Amino acid sequence: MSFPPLNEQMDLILRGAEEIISAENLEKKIARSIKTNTPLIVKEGFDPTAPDIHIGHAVSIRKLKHFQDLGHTVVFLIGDFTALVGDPSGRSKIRPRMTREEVKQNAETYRAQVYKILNPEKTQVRFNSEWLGKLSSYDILALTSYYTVARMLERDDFEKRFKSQTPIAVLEFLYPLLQAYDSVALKADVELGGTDQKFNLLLGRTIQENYGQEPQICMMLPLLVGTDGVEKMSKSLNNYIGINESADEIYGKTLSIPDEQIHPYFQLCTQVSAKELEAIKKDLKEQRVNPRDHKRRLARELVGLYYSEQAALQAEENFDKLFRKKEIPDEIDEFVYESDELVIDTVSGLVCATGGAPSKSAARRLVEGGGVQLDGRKVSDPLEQIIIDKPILLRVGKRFFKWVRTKD
RNA sequence: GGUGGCGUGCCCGAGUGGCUAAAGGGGGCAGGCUGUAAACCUGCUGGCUUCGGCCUACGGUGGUUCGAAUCCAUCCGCCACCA
Repeated sequence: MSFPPLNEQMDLILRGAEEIISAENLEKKIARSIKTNTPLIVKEGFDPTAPDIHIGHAVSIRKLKHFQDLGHTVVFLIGDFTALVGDPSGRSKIRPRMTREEVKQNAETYRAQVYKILNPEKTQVRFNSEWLGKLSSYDILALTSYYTVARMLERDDFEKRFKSQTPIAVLEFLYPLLQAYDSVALKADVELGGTDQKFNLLLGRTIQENYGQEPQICMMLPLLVGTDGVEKMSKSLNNYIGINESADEIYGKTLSIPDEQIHPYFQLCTQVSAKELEAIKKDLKEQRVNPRDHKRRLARELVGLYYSEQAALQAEENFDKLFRKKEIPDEIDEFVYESDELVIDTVSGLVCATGGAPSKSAARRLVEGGGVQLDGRKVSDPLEQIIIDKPILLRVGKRFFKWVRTKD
């Protein structure tokens, strides 16, 4: 096989990258790869703790795809062993340890989702327990001797936690070292990660050199801010847009991001051209158009990327129906009471039973707060008895709809 | 190993014997306005309930007391200084 020319490769690779250590060396590696007709080994590690891949993860996964399209070898590394340690990045707490079963299950869900972006044929999925699990205590001692505590404590996360009197387990010092060893085991040429991974990625270089390998290129991609517009996108903060979510969800969640994030999202999550990006930026800055219009396009782009253009248009239509025209959606799930008798339930019982609230007390509060409607009528008494002799339309909040009926 | 300090709800943080499901703030949820943006306003923010109440909760356990987040003992954890 043959590779595209150097400048073409560099163009694609550099696009959207926040920092590369170093671009010159990357160029050298690629030049050599072309000359010797050998693909580069490009790795990125993923923690199997969060089985929902969101568009924040997708930023770097899409970058992996670029390498893949250029003919390089992409290793999607699942950190099943390192998950037992817990990445201290951005953590204020020691992570709960996971069982092997959980890790395995999560890894499977990961695999299915990541193929929405990567080419399954060309992707190597590896688990780092494969080699880390085989290290002897002697090997680990050797590994720890290559780095100092002082340098470890330079790390922002550790320093902060140390200052704020938050515990740091000795175990956590091992995380960056083990991740670095992954690069050794894979003989990685390039490692990708978010900007918060800089320390870990750099350590890979140091450790590789200690094992007599050429240091990898570290490529940092910008972190995507969540839908709250403040924190980094993450599942635990529930400010994420999952790539496996329904088209309607992706569309709606995108519209809820703050205006300041419109441009970054376009840049990091879509494939609109540099020229268009500039135009969008200018529009927003000069307040020439309602930012909403760009946001709607962004939402369409995202749905289009993970579903189809048609699905995007459909999602937009559904959205308009629901929120602009205040109509009810076309498709509403049913909730069926499993009873042969005539069902009589209280409003709060109904809301809780259908999943509109996590508990009856929570449902009661929602009703009292005016967030619950039955057949379009706002109910205010949580104890009101509802006779379900025909299907009833339940609405909780803006987005939760259910047809409630009894068994036929 | 020694000495001292600390541990409250999702987070921060007040509370030194009853008026405490626990002040205040943040975050979150719901409602209003809107562009499911921002700003702003309002309500809610442990569970169950026959709507009378009941149960669970201030690191764990045990105790004192009519009554404990508050006092005592002990254990666990965190931090600082010393070694």
